[in-house]
Amino acid sequence: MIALVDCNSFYASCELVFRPDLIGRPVVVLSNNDGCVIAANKEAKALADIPMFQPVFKIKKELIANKVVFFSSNYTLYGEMSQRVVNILKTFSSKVEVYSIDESFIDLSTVPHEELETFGHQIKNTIYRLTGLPVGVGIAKTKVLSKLANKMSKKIPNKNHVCVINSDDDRVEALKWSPVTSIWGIGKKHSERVIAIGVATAYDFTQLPLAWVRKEMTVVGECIWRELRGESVMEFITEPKKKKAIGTAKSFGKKLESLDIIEEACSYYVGEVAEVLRTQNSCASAIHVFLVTNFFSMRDKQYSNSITVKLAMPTNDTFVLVTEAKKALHLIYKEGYKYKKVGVNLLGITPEEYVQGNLFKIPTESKKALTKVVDELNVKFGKLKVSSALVGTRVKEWELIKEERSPRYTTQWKEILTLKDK
DNA sequence: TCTGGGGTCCTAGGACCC
DNA sequence: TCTGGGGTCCTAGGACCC
Repeated sequence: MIALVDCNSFYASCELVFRPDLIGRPVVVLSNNDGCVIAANKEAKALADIPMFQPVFKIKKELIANKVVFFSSNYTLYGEMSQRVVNILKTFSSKVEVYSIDESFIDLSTVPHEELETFGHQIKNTIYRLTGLPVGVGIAKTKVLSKLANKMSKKIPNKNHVCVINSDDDRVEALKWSPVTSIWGIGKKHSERVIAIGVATAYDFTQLPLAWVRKEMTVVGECIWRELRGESVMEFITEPKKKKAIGTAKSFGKKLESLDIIEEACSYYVGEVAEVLRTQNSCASAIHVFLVTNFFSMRDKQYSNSITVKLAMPTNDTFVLVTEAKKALHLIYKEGYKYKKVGVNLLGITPEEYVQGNLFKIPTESKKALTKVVDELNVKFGKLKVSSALVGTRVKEWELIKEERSPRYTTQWKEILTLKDK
């Protein structure tokens, strides 16, 4: 059996752990640049119409009228709280698959069937006691079914946030309860197609001929079909796989026209992704750079372009990567547009130890020591405190807007929570 | 005025190899 | 008229996830 443990309204819940004074009030967390709503607690969800991913400006009046509390996103805090949850899960099972920042699968094959429900409650209660975060637990034979059980644990009130799909009767009942649109892995496009041929519930979906599913929805659809029928086919991944691409792309705080400022933002992002690359001991053999104007704007002229450049030799050296990214950016930049976003992607990622030289270049150790020191300084003193001068110093002109970011309570001594006597 | 960011997997088709 | 058979690698595009 497999459990899916998922934190409720994760980002909003993290904020509330440190602001108990806000409990009971509607709380939302905003995306980068405070652009969209990306998380809302149940009080905020209960207010009519706060759909996720709504641009804030469209619903600002409504939010203010309802005295909703806003937070800018604070990924440092969420990442660290997530780690705490994972550490607790590891005390319940030796096999834990971290699926996302707020969800993990855990293997429960050693727990007797009749104890699963109690075990689920223990997990839920322990996480709440040690972190203050509420979670839901779904337990079933396969990953797709445990996702479904998790959904039921939250939607069906008497489940009290723990739901076990134990017998085959349970399974059929669950399938008939679930609309096909909410099955994990079946998105908007595929839902529309199966609804068109008369499928309404997950149960209906499992009654489709496998050949049709395979043909119309590829092997991905076939896996879902099998898992819903109780056949476990998805791998349990306990070791995080090395990333095959590492990228970042963020909208600027304001629109930018001049190449040199965009260049600085681009270089800064390269610095970020290069650091991730080094932490997984890999090198990139190509770099992809793209540049776009604000495509929502009806007035501005639109332009976007991208370019992929192959490197002479795979590398994880920030200095080389920044230089190459800048050259690439120069090739796609055109004057006279108001740019909204620049992005970089590192591709062709290979393990550091396999990097080969070529006729003209051999891999060199010379800068490794420097890079190592720079990385260590940044761990100690904060993100990108030390970086290539190519990155520049005009960060303020392009950086993200985060007006309501909470303190980094758990990772910065200066921002630690303080308790006062009244 | 203001509209997120970071990923994965699959398939088809083209270019190329022997 | 008839035009091989077995591959790999890469890219673009589609669909999906949180």
